[in-house]
Amino acid sequence: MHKYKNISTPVIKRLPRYYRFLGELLDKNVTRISSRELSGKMGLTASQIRQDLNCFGGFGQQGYGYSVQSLYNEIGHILGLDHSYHAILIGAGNLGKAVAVHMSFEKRGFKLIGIFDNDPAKIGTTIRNITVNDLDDVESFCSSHHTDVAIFCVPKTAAPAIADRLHGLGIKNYWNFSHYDLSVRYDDIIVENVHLNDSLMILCYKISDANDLPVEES
Amino acid sequence: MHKYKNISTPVIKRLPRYYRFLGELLDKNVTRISSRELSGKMGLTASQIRQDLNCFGGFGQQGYGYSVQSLYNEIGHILGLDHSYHAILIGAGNLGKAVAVHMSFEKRGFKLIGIFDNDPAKIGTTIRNITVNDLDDVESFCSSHHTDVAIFCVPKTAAPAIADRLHGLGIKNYWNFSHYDLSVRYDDIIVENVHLNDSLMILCYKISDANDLPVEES
DNA sequence: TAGATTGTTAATCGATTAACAATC
DNA sequence: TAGATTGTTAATCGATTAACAATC
Repeated sequence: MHKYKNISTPVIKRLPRYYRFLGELLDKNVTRISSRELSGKMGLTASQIRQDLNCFGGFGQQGYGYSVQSLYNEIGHILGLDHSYHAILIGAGNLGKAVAVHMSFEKRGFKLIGIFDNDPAKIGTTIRNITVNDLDDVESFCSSHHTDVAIFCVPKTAAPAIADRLHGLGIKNYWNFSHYDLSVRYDDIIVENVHLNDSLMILCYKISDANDLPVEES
Repeated sequence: MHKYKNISTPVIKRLPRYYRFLGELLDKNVTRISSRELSGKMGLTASQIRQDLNCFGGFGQQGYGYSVQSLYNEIGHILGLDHSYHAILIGAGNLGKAVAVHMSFEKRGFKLIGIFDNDPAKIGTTIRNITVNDLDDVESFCSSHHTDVAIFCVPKTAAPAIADRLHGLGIKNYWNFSHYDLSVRYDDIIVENVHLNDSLMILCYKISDANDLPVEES
């Protein structure tokens, strides 16, 4: 059991942003901050910030505010960033490669230990000092390397079959970049989705809505 | 003014997913579906689906259900996918390149018309049949090409200065992949964020929380 | 002590779920 | 007509905001 009070989903979703802002304050050598100051910077109400931060224990000090450093540490701890989950990347296409190269896994609680693809042109190449392996070797790899997470960067059509294989290997945690809804197929897994198509459609909606420009009719 | 009733933020966020599922049904030549069937597939309650879909007018037919095709068309229309907003990509690093290559912009209401970077090694190369231009030419480019959106794929440190330039050019819509919070800097812009770091931290939290494994203490 | 700011309760607001009358 | 399923209202649930007492 966590030592924290119930942290609701909206609060969890805000935690990385708090973490980011607190990190920036630390970079500027700010040692303390009040909920009101932080609310100005982050665009939340001071009340909400106090509610949020109070979920995980009285870290503030009345009449003083919050210690930036201890709040930063605490949120990092709640997020589990001090873990080191072993991750494999499935799919070394443009997106998979970008993710592998771009992310600071170590700072976020992960370690990338393997990359797999079924394209002969990619197998054998090196990304981030990791050799791209044949996807057909994923079974033997996982039998000898403890694997917590799969970073799932495969085309939608290939997704179900590959997902079945990974699921069969006992991999229960997914960072899902595919357009396929893994959580619909399995109900015993943890999935964090990055659906870029969905995000782009939301942007399209926001622009269209702000412009008040229905395309047909009016 | 839209012809739709007030569509709340949670509903909007669900629209791309509805669109995706309806598209799949169309692929399977399913012509009609009831809220109950759809609820099974999508993992929402039938009640919520009826509430959601009713926001944009009575598209269902009592005793029958919903026409998959007209619902699909309607949601695409609400999302504004029948627009063609002109987008430029700022930053042709791994992530920017992956986004440029990977996305079907045309299907999502956008057209990619230019790519910019300040790295001499990248300028002059070609991505998706578009030549990467010097970022210093973005001002002249935008003066001769109407530009609606910037896809913002620059490192955090470079973000504020480049954002100021784009904002100065009158670009008010951003698909933001940088770790920088654009909406904090400007209050007259529309931003859709893809914060991969935040997403990875959320995954870390979900895994840690499910495993109930605080790292220190207990 | 006086001032500031949190922690926490109460009030408000909004979203989801349940229920059922309308109707195809 | 009878059966099915929506549209819509009411009830519930949860999250945000406001207020203020506790306390540093």
